[in-house]
Amino acid sequence: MKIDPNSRADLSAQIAQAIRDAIISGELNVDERLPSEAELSDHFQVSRPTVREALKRLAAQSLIRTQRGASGGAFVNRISFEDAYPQQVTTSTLLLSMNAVSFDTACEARYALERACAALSAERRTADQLATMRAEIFRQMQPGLTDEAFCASDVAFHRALVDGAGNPVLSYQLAGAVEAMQPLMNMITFTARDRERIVDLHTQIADALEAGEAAQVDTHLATLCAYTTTLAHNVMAARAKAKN
Amino acid sequence: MKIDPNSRADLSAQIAQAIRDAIISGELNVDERLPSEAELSDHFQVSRPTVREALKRLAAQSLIRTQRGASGGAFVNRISFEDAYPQQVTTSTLLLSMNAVSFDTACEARYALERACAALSAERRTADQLATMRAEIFRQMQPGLTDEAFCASDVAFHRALVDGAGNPVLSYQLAGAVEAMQPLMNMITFTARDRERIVDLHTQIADALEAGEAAQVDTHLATLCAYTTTLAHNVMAARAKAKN
DNA sequence: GACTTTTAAATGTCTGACAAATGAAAACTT
DNA sequence: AAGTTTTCATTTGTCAGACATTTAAAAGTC
Repeated sequence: MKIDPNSRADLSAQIAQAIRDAIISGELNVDERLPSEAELSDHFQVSRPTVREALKRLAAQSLIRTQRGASGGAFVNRISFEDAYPQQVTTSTLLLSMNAVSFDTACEARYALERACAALSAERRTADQLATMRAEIFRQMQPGLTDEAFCASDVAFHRALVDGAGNPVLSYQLAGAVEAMQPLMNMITFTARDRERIVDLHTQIADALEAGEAAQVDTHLATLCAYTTTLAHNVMAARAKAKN
Repeated sequence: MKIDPNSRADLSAQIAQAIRDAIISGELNVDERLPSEAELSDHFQVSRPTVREALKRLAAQSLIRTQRGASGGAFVNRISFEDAYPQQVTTSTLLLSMNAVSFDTACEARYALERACAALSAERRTADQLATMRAEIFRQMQPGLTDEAFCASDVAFHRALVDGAGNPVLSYQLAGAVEAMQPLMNMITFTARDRERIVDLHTQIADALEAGEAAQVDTHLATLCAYTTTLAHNVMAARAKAKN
């Protein structure tokens, strides 16, 4: 692990990168203890605060965890899908909100990815996941539900659909796309009629999943995608009109 | 922005979370300047090194950038897809390598996602993207190519296919899945015959994309997925045999 | 007015210190 | 001897203060 003395980048950034490289290359193994902060500052010839800034950078990415006390220190962390989920969601959400990604683009991506899971989910979804979907559909039928709660339930329904594919890699990748859409979806106000239509499509999707009819799941997802897009367009048009 | 004095978490982690929340909620806007480190340490009643550790955590996630000098400071960063790519790739790669995800699972996820792009790419791919694919196919036909270079070219080919969908959200999500597979793919040794078959399928995919035949693209991708899986199984079986 | 110099503000880095947690060894008790 | 308690060394967490470096704006100079 070495740093370039001629680089103009921050020392803490360089040190973080050096350790990161060591982890990625396998030079440092999972659960292996890093040298203590004092040893690292000695090795890199920098002060302890600088080393600590580097370690905090790595901790922010869940690459290491730290423990106090004797035999404590910084350890290479085994990144779990559970750890990575929230980071993925945060990043995806900010990407959408900060880059003025249109509703259509985000929606298209989300449903394209979801449809990629449809066939696998039709084949493998567990009874439990199906029950979750039915429960969310039931929740969505409650009249008193706020728009936000309706959206949250919608996300939960689709999460269950994605998890039905039984592939943690897919679930991870999809988590960002599905959950990051929620703030955009929250901009839509659903009429009773809209909800009825969505619940109806959700029911058809659940039915097709239960029957193992992949093609039907795909069709209904496509319909849902188109319907959601239309709803969004109507809302935008109404707002533009109200503005004038 | 407040922190909980009763929390047992690190102060720098709490402060980072408080600022992160402010960014996500929109309380702090893109390109807005955060208070100086001195002001933050005063506000949170902690020392400057502690504030700095918090800021480095946020910098590691590309949430802020810092600038030295007068009128410098920490600014809310507009996360671009370019910034987010490498982080996504790093995380995805480590997730696969640290969690003993099977080749089959990773491969299934990758091709399921890629097939989600197929229809869109058949419709929208630019001439430039098609040219990139043809160029990579040509590179893959060179006899002297190492297995690693072959894999790298394979990734470039598939990246062009995904980018062909013209949806930055899809490209971002796929970057992780496709590039993270590379270390796994590098474990495979390709015979001349294997390469011939893969190049053949790539050509058929490019042809179908050029013709706008989405269904054909999908079919060939499915074939490629199955073939890749078979190759991996053969390699594993051969290794298991050599071990005995 | 255009160029140069100075200055002030901000981050980057260092030194040294103390607090708090924690596991292990040492001391003590039964 | 076995178990319990105490002590202690190690390591991270936090703090205070200082100096270095960078940078833009202000002041000065021609």
